[in-house]
Amino acid sequence: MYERKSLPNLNCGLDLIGEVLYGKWKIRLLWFINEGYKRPSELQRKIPDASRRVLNIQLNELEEHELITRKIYPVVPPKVEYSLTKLGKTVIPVIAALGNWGDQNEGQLRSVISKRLSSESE
Amino acid sequence: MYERKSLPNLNCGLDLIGEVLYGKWKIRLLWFINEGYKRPSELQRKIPDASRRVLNIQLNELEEHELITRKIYPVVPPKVEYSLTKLGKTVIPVIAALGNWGDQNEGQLRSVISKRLSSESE
DNA sequence: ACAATAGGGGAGAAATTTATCCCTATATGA
DNA sequence: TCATATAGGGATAAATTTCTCCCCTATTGT
Repeated sequence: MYERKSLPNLNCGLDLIGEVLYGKWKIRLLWFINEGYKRPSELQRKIPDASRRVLNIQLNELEEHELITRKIYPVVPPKVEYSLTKLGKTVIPVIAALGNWGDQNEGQLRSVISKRLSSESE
Repeated sequence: MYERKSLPNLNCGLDLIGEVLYGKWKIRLLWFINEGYKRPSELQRKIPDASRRVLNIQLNELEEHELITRKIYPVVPPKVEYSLTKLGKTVIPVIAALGNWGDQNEGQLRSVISKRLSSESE
């Protein structure tokens, strides 16, 4: 695991939520776990653009931050299931608010994003 | 400016909001602009941990994504003021939801974050 | 003359995050 | 016997983001 050279700022609520949710795939992981996709392999199939490695790392971090728990079944082949903790469940409505804003403004957002992407190569 | 080598995924609302809000200081910039801190130098004083350079870059991106507008006053020394656009104003309640969640769970969050930070050095 | 203030950009270093590749173990099915 | 599925870690490369340093403009105050 990478060891930080500088400490994060934790002054306000925004800093705190940023510290536990900042990560390319964490929000989606929480979302899909909430939808019932609990096993690592299921989550990897739901998020094919992420490498297996990073999903594991981010799942570990979510667990250390007590947003999810991991249950290991002592069977072969191995079976693991993640669930939201009490704290994790409370963050779902916040994620829903993010997704709703994106959905409601989909047209304009796609427009400005693609405009910026195409002007990048200038 | 950095030129991306891989394109972002823009499948759902979460991807879209991520694309315009992902950046270490963007949420805070929007928040402080909404609170009335409009000039770059004011924003830099409000966010002293960010380098001047990155704030400029992220302000530019927010402008290109049409969340804020820049008004330039033709005076010397130069004066610039940012304001939220119509789209930018609609994202403020979403940011508030993030901050509220962080505030409401401050105790537990500080605990788990510091636990993880201290175990990093093992 | 010189520093301070205001806004901003370029180059390159450093930090951080994500991706790739390889390796572990066991059971089942072809 | 060999591939597949399952979960996951180590080492290292690559991508991406952020930081540091330096430079430019013009005015006001010391």
